[in-house]
Amino acid sequence: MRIGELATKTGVSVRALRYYEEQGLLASERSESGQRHYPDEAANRVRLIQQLYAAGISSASILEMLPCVVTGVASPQVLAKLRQHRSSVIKQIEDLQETLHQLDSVMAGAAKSHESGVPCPPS
Amino acid sequence: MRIGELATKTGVSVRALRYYEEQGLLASERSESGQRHYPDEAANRVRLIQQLYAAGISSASILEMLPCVVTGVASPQVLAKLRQHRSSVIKQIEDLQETLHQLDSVMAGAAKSHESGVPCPPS
DNA sequence: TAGAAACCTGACGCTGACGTCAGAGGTAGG
DNA sequence: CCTACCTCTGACGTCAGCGTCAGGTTTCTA
Repeated sequence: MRIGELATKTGVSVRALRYYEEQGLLASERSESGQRHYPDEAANRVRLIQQLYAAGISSASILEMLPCVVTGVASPQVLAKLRQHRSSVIKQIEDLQETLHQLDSVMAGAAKSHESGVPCPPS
Repeated sequence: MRIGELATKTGVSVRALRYYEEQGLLASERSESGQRHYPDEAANRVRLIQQLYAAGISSASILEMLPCVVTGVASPQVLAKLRQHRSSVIKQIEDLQETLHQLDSVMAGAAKSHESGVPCPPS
């Protein structure tokens, strides 16, 4: 498939896909005229990349670990990296959960005060 | 306390603290010579701000909700905003958990392949 | 076979949360 | 009072993940 189809399939912009290629994260075959062509599996690859981005992992780190992620094969060094990112992701989750509790307690208090008719400072 | 002490206490840079003030998130008293002075509670405020930032909430949104968070009082509009951010935080957590599973399955596969002595492509 | 739609390569723009540097004034200890 | 460190206000730099525009080629559709 061509880049536009891959983009609509994955919900990622064409620009982003080119960017991924620039970063070495996503390969493409080129037609005679230079247009990119992708196999069907590319969509999964793109989703994987997006997921790793969502975990706050940088392009460079993704680049390091991607071949191993894809082949399911990793050197001890890459395994260490993976573990490191795993910890980082866990910490992010914990932080977000704490934030969630913060928000909840704020909202609980806010609801009560709203009952009692106390106003909020204007924005 | 002065800005340096607050910085070391909270682990946030002096620059960041000035930035928070610029954004209206953190007030300070000024001495005759213009130096910032903070009460002890400022540290908690800074931690709160950091937590909201960590949840992907922008300065502008934090600014909207901060007075309510501090006073425990919110208008229905602010409550709606809070709910919206709550959902966003939950989605972030879910995404991160999926990523975590991805990483885990990758690491499981990698460990097995390492047993079997299959090498990883060089970085 | 025309014209629209998709694609190409640069290359500059943007956003947010700061980092960093310059040049000048404040402050605390010996 | 000197010195070392802290703080001040601009103001420009950075970085990542794209958005967007320009100017040109390719591919599909009627």
